Amino acid sequence: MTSKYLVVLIGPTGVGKTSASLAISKHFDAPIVSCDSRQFFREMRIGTAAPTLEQLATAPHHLVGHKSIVERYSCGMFEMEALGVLENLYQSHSTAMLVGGSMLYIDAVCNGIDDFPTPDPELRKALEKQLKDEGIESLRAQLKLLDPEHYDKVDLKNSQRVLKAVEVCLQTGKPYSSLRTNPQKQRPFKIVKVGLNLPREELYERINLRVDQMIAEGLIEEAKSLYPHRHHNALKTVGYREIFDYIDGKISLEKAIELIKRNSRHYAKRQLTWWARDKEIEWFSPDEVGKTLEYIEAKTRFS
RNA sequence: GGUGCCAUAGCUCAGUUGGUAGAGCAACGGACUGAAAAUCCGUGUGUCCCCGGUUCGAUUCCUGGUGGCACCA
Repeated sequence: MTSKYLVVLIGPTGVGKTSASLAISKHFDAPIVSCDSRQFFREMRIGTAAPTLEQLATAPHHLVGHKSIVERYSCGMFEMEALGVLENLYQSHSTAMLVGGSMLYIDAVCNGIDDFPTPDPELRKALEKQLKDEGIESLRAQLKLLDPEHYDKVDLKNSQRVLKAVEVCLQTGKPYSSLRTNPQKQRPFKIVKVGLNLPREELYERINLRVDQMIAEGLIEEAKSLYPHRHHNALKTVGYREIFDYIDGKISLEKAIELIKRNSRHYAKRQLTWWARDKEIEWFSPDEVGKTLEYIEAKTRFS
């Protein structure tokens, strides 16, 4: 049986992954599996810079706009879904692509991720109330009892992490750290990681410009239409939150746009920090399409 | 042209009764296992406009420039 390949195309927000992915997809007859934790939601098109209908028609896409913002979703569910889609695609293709900027989700597909139970909404609510009423100190104390090992490792100032660990302990009856096995799961395909990046200044310019475009395309109207759903996790997102604050009269529109730009820049930086430690990534400029294709060509033919 | 005020971090500005300086925003660095476009942690990055003078020592005081703003012509 011939080898199957997964070309993983990553890069900070706004760098130009979408258009590059179309060229690569076409060249290698490789269908695209999207890995963008916000483009999964069909209601969020403008603010996530989701591929246009025209772009979607250029190459087969999967896992874009396949969820509604009211649905629960997570990187664990994505891992399962993406692997299922890939298995299907490899029936008829030797190469597929994973394209997106969601670091944790990409790693979940490439390396696998531990199995945690789906959060119990009631428990989550109770823990959130505990955090709000009694402060993080209360959750910390609880974690120290339930899982002293993890207590020593976790960022105790990060309430999201502390709460999650307590939640898993309570739900499974086991220490959270005992479920953390860092599984390096075997995959039935070979992975070629390609990163796109630009000098910081240029990247930021592109990000700022793209935000202005989103506004011109109607981001404010889109956000307004989603305002009733703003408590859903999917909408705790750069580009929507700031406009919700504007709608609430907390900030001016000008300020909201400025904040969207800044928060997008910060997000891009966080992505780059995450990938800096991944030595498997070969980096290219988004205008080096030829070079990128050559690299993938070599990797998928000889390795 | 005259008079007055101002010139300090990328930006807006504090400040130093003379001992080379600090806030906000921006920026920069890092962490990361089901909320991840989330969440959290860390960092001042500086010819104090220029040339002289006074002084042990000048970003600070003084002469003179240059640039900006305001008012008067």
